[in-house]
Amino acid sequence: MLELTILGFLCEQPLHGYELKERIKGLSGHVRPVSDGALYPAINRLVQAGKLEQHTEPGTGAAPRRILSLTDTGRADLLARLRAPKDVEITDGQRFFTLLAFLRHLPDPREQVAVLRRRQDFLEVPASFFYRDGKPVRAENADDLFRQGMLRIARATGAEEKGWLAEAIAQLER
Amino acid sequence: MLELTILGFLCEQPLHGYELKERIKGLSGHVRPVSDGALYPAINRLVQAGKLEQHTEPGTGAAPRRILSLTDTGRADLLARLRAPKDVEITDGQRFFTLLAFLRHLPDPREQVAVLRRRQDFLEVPASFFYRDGKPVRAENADDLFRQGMLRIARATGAEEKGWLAEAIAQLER
DNA sequence: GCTAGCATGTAAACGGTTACATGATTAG
DNA sequence: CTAATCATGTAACCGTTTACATGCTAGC
Repeated sequence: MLELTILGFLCEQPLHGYELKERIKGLSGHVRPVSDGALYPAINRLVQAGKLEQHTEPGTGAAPRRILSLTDTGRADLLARLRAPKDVEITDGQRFFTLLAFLRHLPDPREQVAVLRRRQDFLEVPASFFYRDGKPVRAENADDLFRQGMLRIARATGAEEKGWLAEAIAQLER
Repeated sequence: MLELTILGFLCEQPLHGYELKERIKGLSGHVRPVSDGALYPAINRLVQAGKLEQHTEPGTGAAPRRILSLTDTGRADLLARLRAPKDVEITDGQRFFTLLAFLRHLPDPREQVAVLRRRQDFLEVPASFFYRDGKPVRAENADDLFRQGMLRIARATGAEEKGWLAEAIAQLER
């Protein structure tokens, strides 16, 4: 997922590691900034795999910057990942959001719609925490104040997301 | 986080591993079921640490069940984790929800309120994806349909959560 | 003089997934 | 007879976090 994020940002423009870190921080809204120990090894893996090219430029302050840009291989890889996300990338809200952030890079709107539909299908299964006897528990019936809150928030999120998905798909199909 | 979940469920009643797995699946709503390779080692770590006791009972089907129950040490550990969550457990929605699911086990409502307030404070910082020049980007101004959706959904979730937090705190203080 | 920001990296430890391994019972 | 469900576990791998390490520039 971090690799997808890197490819996604570099698809827009060449960036160096530090700037990439800033963008990632901005993307997830201070919730989970990426650590250097994850970022730099990920960049190196992508360079090794021929998905990124690099050239050095002097930095504003200290160390020289390693400017990274996407190769054709890298771009192809990004598009493949966006076109055919794994199930968990549809299922897991965090990961789906990462996908969404870069879905604009898919050239064909029909491919974009296909991804949105997969999420829509997933949301059809009445999302809920606490299944009892295989059926979702309603907020009113949850055991305590806190679980009621969880259900209430989850439901509001689900409703908004379903609404947006429907609108977005309609718009893309026009 | 998995360990907290195990302790949380066992605080309610003794369970065997398989049943625990079912509960965890129910909790996160089929989004991310826990794998055996994560669950059983986690259980063993907790047993080793003296936080769980076990005794064997015949299973309904195949292998005998290892019924697990919380020791005093285990319960103390659970309460400590709930009372003093790490920053990332407040910040990260997924983790905060796990916390919420078991917050009822904290005996003192004032301690529950303290946790909710920490989340409230975090949500004060206008949550948003895509900071440009240090300021959050508004949904209308987002670069594309998909990022507009992300912002719209994030905002709806934030609003609902803030609303609930305020109500819940008021209720607990009464 | 010191702190914050810029800029890059490595190594150990941790937690989790995936795949492998076994085997019994029940429903189709 | 076969698949799904029940029930437990191990080993290899993978990505991430945390901590460590370096060093320069700009502003207070």
